Amino acid sequence: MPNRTDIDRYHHGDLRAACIESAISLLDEGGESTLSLRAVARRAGVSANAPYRHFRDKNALLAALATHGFHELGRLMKEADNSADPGEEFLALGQSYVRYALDHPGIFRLMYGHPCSRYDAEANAAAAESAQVLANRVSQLVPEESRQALLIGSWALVHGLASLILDGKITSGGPEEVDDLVRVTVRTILERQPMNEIS
Amino acid sequence: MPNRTDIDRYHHGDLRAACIESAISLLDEGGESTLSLRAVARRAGVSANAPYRHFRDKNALLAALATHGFHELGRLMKEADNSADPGEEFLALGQSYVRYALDHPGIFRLMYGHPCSRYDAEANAAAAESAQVLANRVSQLVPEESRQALLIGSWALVHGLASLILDGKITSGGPEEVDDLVRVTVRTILERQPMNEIS
DNA sequence: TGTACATCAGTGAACGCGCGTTCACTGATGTAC
DNA sequence: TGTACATCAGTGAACGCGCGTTCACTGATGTAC
Repeated sequence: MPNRTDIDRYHHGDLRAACIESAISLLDEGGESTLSLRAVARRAGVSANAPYRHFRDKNALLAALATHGFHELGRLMKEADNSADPGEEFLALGQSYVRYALDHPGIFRLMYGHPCSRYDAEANAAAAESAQVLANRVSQLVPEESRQALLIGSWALVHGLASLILDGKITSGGPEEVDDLVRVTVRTILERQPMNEIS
Repeated sequence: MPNRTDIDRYHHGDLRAACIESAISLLDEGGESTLSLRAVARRAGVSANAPYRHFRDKNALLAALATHGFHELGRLMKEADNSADPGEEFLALGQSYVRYALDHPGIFRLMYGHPCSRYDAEANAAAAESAQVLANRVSQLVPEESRQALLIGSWALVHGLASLILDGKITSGGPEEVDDLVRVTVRTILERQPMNEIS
């Protein structure tokens, strides 16, 4: 079995992983429009069609990227949920969601906005798995009857926050400011008096 | 001044508007990837570079599209806000937001997800104007001190809902089901007991 | 009212580019004997 | 342990394509006199 550290060999070793890595860095730098199969190959230091040994076509690479992203997002959310102070789990989870989006705008947009993942079984499974982390947390917070709506609502809330910040519609400073913004927003929306009673 | 109904003339009449119209239908059909300047010209029944008389380059057309979309969205939200039953204004407004996104996925994604609008003065003004409709409504519902967070939160909520449905992460049926989903979600999130008191 | 002319909004051909993908190939690897 | 050979993962050249954009042009329009 070839060694990952041997770089200059004819056989790459793990070109599939290298392609995904290259693609992610391309996405993070310039978004989907700068992500071509040729650019991925170029960055991996390999000929233009070498990736075809590992991906059926461009769409398969994109689906693999989305899958990778959902795994990563799920992992981060689980981690945040586990290490949060008691009672702060949902907030920590939401913060990790938004932080992931801002750290990896290109792949986040791909995961949610690009058709590549819609009919790919693996990508769908990974997406469902990450959503389950949120669902589990919500289940522990609210009674059965309003669970579904609260799950959708809280997901939409953090997803909307992430998207609007990402797209520059809401301005925010550095990572700490983002955490603050999420905290204030989530607290205000989810832990306050009902809107109709205030008005 | 040439007449809009004269189609077969050398001078088109209002090619700028025709380009925007063609671009919108292209976006609604196939998304951003199928939107090329040449396709727009083709659909408008005009030579490939005729649009350059009206748009400096492709990006200028995209910015004009986004501007158009924000005007439309603002108009629909204002309309919904005005004609809603008393006390239902926010809900109606949210429903019109989500409905617009689902009716015009391509242009909605362009408005929010594409860099074309970020540094275009007109597009920014139109975006701010549409956001103001929501801000005005929220201002009437909540006291000064939590206004900012509630504005951001409710915007994120409807925007997240629109995005997740659009991207197929939340499934919904026809237009009525979407209205229902928005109603249940908005009601549950914004008009219920605080989450920390429930758990 | 008629004519000369400037202006404007189109045309059609051409450019260079990067893309996804295919092809025939070749060098490296692993395995059967 | 050595060799023949199948398999595999790369290479490099080539394809056709649609794109954004530029160029020199021309037909239509409006206006000054």
